[in-house]
Amino acid sequence: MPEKPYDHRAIELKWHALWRDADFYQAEENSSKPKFYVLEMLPYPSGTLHIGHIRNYAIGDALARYKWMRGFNVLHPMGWDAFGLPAENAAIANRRAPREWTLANIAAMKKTHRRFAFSYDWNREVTTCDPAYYRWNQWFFLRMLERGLAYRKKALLNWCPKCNTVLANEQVVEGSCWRHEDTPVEQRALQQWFLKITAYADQLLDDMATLESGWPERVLTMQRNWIGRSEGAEIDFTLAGAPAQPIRVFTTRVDTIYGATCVILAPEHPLNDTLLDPGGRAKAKAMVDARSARDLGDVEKEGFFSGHYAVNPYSGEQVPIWIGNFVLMSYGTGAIMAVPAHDERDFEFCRKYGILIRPVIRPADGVLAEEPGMTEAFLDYGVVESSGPWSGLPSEEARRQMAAFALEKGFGQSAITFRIKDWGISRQRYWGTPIPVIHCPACGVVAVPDDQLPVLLPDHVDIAGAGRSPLETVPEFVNAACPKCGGAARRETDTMDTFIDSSWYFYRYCDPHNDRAPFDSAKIAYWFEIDQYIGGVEHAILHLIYSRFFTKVMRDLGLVANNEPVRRMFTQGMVIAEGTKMSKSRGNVVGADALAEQFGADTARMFVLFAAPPEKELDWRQEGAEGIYRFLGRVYRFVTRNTPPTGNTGAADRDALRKLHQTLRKITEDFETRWHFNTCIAAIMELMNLLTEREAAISPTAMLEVHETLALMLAPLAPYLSQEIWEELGNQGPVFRQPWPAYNPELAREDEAEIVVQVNGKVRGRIAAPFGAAAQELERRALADEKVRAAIAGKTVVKVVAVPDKLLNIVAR
RNA sequence: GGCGGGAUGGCGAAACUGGCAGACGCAUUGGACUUAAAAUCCAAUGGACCGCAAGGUCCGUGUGGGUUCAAUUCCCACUCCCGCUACCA
Repeated sequence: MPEKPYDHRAIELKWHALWRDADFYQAEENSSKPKFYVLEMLPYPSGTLHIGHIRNYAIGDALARYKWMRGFNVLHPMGWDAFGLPAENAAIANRRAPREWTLANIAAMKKTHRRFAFSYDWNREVTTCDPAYYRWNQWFFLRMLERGLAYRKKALLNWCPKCNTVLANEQVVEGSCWRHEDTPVEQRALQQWFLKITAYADQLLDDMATLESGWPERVLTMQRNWIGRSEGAEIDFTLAGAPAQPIRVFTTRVDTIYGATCVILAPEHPLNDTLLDPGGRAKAKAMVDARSARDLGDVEKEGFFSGHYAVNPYSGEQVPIWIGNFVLMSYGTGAIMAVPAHDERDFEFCRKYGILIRPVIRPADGVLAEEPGMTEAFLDYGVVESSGPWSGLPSEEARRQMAAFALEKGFGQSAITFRIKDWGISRQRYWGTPIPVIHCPACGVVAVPDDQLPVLLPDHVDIAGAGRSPLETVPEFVNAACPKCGGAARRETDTMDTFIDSSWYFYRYCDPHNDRAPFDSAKIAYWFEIDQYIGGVEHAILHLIYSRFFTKVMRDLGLVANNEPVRRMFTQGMVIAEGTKMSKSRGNVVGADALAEQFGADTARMFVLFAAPPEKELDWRQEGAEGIYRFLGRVYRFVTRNTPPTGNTGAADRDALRKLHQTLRKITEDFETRWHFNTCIAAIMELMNLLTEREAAISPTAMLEVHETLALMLAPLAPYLSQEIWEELGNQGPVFRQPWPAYNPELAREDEAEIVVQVNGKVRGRIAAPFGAAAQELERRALADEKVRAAIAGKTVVKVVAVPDKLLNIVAR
């Protein structure tokens, strides 16, 4: 039989048509198999898939197909993160309704998806802008509202004066609007809704211990830093001359409080209104404005004296109250005690303004610093000095005792502060989930009753409106009857942050068509936790923390039994194109459709797996993909030609089967552990190189095993090609539903070990020896080698190091 | 500034537990096939040096030191690159 040319287009078209309506990838309900839930992050429907998506999905798909072949009941779903600002921008630019635009994009991307034949259970597809989905966002919101986990307060928002709208934090880049890089965002105070993620801060932090084995260390570190737990004490200084007026500060170093030489308030501290004269208030406001314009980088520390003094509750000392631009209102209490001798920032500030610096901590084995003369703050723990009754105590002990003293005397207590803040979820935008509350002049804020959900997002809304929520312009949406008193009331016109959508979508996949509840808890109990989640590291904090928070709330609502959503997390590396970062503005985005067109889906997905290990950055190069294309062609032609063997087949069969089973062993082990598909593919290439070399001598029986095993082990990596050759070999049915071939350790074993012989650490020869040969035997054989003898000629053998079955090092002087 | 990751041929990379550095692929060069090209196949390919050749010697994993019979791998110091974060009291 002559070989056939590899026509990837014909092969992919053929199977694409045959597979179109097949449900190969449906997860089974009530299965007796062990389950495996593998998930890739759902994409935003921008309209096109690019190579970054392909990488994400190729990794997940390889794993899903492998797990299927290993006999697991696999849940591998896909959906669309379909709400969000780009749809509104596109609507303004193209005069096309966001819903229409979004649904058209989804249709286009789904076509690309099908083309790549990723093994999703499309019956479970979730689209977050579908009312059948977002009604449950509203339902969860109401449950949180009932429990006090959702609340409303006035807060500062990022405002772009050019867009005339509010921006989410993530849309502020280096202090400016992401669409107007020259336009600093302003802060505006607006009423907004918050979710009380801080109520779970401790759990989110502590439960990370259970994730340590399955999550990348750096993601956990980023989350720890983001949560930012800090143990210290809150202490009330009082305003001198007004003992009833406390100024509460947070500090992690109460032990240094005798060294506090001033108190510094944030410029937006509420006390400033009463404390400062009009000139001071103007200065404070200028500081706030300057900060919001340029929130990043090292800003020069500025401050001024308020004209008032505060009383240190431990020493009774009066210290000046300053206003300082580096004190953050959003952290701690918005006020600090400055201990310049023992804090870098305070040191810098006090030196600049000539404020007293008083050391009170000495190194455990040293002496107290002398002032004047200090050039930097002493930050370490040590022994407390010049601190009244606490003098002589170690810092740790003083911290404990002094906090207890504050509690006893009623001017403070130990306190824990978190960096993480409550999650502001209000967006003054159209394309999102309506927040299901009604504002009634008589009853106040009233929840929309469950049986009136979903609160539908109206179509045909003018979204170009200036500076307020577009929904405000829709009277039939805004005007509503109060559910409590029936009187005329106004519906909430803000919509929810889209991170709400993605915080629980993976639960919906388990029961996507449920119209009575977000899901059936029994189904969650079967499928959860997610066995493997795969996505970009850029979601390490926001999405992954929000998801963990939602899971904990759902657990407390009794909806799920699991404590965490994701057992194992994998963060893939970025994709860059021809050495530079891909971006629309550079015009170098590698589109998935173009890839499929030019090389075929198999080549594209296999190349992204081959070019780098999945956790590392990947550089897309055209020529590299051509190499994979050539390789797949070699495989195809090798399988489709069948040349009758000539000569003695015994040795060739042994060689071929040995390499085959060694390759299989390597791939199996990699799938189970580290997923270095790049070396797996390299191993298959090596196998092919050996096979084509020995081809003419391999017997038909061995060749059949080789061919079939090749088809099976390529099935997770190149599904079209493996299916095609599986059929060429006379087999029926989907190749990826075949059991994964077990490697035979007997066949994989080498006949004898090759021992590298070194003299003084340099390779001088190699010898063959039976496995497990004794060191003396190896030495005897090595010394029979001429080159080895030459290398030690005239020297004395001092020592011989033997590594069994691997290496022998003769040390000679 | 803090935290994390990284640096290996012309390029992407491999070497998993301290044991043959550069597997595999790309690119390049030469050859075969072809009227020709494409495709395909074969061969060479870290550097310097010795040799007519077969072959051989030395150097080489960002830099400098250390531990070891043996270091890309472990330890110390440093340089550069990339991410995230940013006055968190």
